[in-house]
Amino acid sequence: MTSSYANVSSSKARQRVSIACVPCRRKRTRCDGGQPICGVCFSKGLSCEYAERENKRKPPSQRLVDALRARIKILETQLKDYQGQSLDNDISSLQASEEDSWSDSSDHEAVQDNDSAHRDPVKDITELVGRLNVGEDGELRYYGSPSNFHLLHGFMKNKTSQPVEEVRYRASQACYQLGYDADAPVELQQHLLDIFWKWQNSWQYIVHQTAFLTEFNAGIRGRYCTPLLLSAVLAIAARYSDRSEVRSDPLDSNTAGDRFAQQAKMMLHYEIEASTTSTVQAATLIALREFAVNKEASAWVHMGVATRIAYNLGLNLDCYHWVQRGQISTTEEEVRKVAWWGCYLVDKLTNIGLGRPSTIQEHDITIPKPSLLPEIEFEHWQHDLKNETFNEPNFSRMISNNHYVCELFGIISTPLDRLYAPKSNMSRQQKGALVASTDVKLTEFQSNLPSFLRLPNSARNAALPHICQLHLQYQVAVILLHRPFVETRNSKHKSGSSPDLSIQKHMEICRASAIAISNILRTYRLHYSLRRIVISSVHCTFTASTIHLYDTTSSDPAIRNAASRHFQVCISSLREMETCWAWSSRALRAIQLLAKEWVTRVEEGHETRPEIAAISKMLDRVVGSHLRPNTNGQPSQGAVISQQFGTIRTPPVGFPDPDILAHSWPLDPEIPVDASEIPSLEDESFWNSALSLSQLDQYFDPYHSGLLG
DNA sequence: TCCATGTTACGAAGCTTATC
DNA sequence: GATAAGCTTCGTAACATGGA
Repeated sequence: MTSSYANVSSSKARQRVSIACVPCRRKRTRCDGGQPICGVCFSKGLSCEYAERENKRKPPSQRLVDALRARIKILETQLKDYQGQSLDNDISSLQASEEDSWSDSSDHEAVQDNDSAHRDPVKDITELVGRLNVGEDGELRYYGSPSNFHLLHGFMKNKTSQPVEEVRYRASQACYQLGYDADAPVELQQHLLDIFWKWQNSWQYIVHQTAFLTEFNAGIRGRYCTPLLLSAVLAIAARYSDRSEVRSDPLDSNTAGDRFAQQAKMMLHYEIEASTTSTVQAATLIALREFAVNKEASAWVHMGVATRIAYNLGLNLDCYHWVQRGQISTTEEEVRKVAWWGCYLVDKLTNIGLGRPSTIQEHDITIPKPSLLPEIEFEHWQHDLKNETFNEPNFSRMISNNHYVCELFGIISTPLDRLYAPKSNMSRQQKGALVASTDVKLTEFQSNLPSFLRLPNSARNAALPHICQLHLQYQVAVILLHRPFVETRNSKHKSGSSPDLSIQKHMEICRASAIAISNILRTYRLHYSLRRIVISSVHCTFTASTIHLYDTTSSDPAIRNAASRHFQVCISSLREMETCWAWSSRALRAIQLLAKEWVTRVEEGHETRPEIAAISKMLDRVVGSHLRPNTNGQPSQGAVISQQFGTIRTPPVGFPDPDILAHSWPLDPEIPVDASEIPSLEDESFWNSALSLSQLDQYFDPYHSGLLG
């Protein structure tokens, strides 16, 4: 483990490794903790692996104890209710569970294709789950039982289907004729690929690096490095680059990657007819890129295309059986895993970012998570923004990180869908129970993270960027889970009426998570700058901003002052993210409009709400007064960037220029904010005049929004 | 069968970790 | 810093194997 390296030079060397490998643990022999293979295993030629498991050494945190207490309370209430129910209900529930077990037992048999020599027609026709079949293009495709195609066990020839090569040729011809071909010098492609692996693919693990690069370096545009996928990769990577060649307008950073994206979208249009795994990867990257340029509707549609094709290819299903039969290679199997879980991750991020129900359902997935490929998992991650070398080796751990973030979405996805469903038939009590049980799972998830995926205790040491993203997403999940239960300060629903956690507790949990997000952003910026932070950070920052903005109206001066400081962190972060992600401008605009709306309502009511007015002034300073809402209505999407925002400033890759710092925040929380920049926010007398904010309360009122029936 | 050598199993000491 | 629980690994016994 890293800790074994950390004290190599210290006076008192560590006597024992924190975690011994599996063979050493089994034999109870001394393990040197060497990665990826320990000294003992190396000398004996043994297969060395480190099991990721729950860390039982630590006592349970107060947060977990609270969550468990709330869960027990809920269960006790449910037990009482259950005891009062009639025998009929018991019988019907028993019948339901019997039906469930029947469906469970038949599922796995159906997915695992049987040897055709022993086929049973009755079994075939009664199967609930379909099967994968190989098409004439060599791609696995999934057919569910209702389609009847699942009854075919062999290759399914189809004369009308388009060969992949022909479709790709037509796509390239179309791009050429329309002037969409965007050929880039190899050196530029290499530069963009380096950025892609380091900053993009390490978080959203969509592309199998080895398979892609093997073909790319050999000049082959075949199965794993297709022209479409390459264009999509370059299109998204260009957002992280400051080189003018990648822009269609050298002075406008928001045009970075335009030509590659145009080409990729045109190719995708053709390739849908003969889609492959790489088409899913490309469509997912195009969706991300569309978010980058604030084309939210297009991004949503492209993400839908990616998931549809993924289901069509059966990427959600375990294809081990086909590997055993020699019908697909182990590389192909791994590429499918990476593509599926990459698509899954972006789909979940998209759903949460836009507040829409999940496209991918957990019960559809049988494919295992990507393998822990040593060349990726144990690659030494070093950023290129600073002439600084780490004191100890930093294994990327990006595949483990991917496993855990997918697990996080597995925990949170369904509860959020149910909680935020427009037509939910759940009672308030049931929603409370759902929140309590999910909260326990989330807390356990965080406590059980392996040491290499935890955040360091001190801000002087930074976790790797993708590990920071995992923690940002965790905190967002916590906020979204509890936010509907943050009741208003003058709500009719008093704290005693809550069946689970107290109302105050929900707010405290949201606040702690919002503060954690601000702190992660500060540490991230200190070590990496925000120039190459990934796009999903925009929504994380936006979510935290809503909580901080709410807290600026707290009657507690300590909470108010801390909230204003953390709010500035979020706003300044969003401002810096604009260079890479125009979606950030949208978040800033939303926050500004929200604050201004509250000010307008306050002014109409002839009330004084100086704290919100101050926040609004700050937004004007940081975001720019040109972002004022158009009184004639909403500006068009396209006009927002080019006309209202003007030319977006382009700080160099690296650390913020002095101009940005002038709008930024003090990294030391003890240092007060610049009074000239944000006037009066730290002034006690200023805050003492604050009144309660009905508009703010209404925004967070779950009853007002219809969340809690 | 005896002996030397290597391997495996496991009790227990004490080191590590996380919280308060 | 105190505390407690969990984990690593030392040290030893039991067992396995092969050669004399």
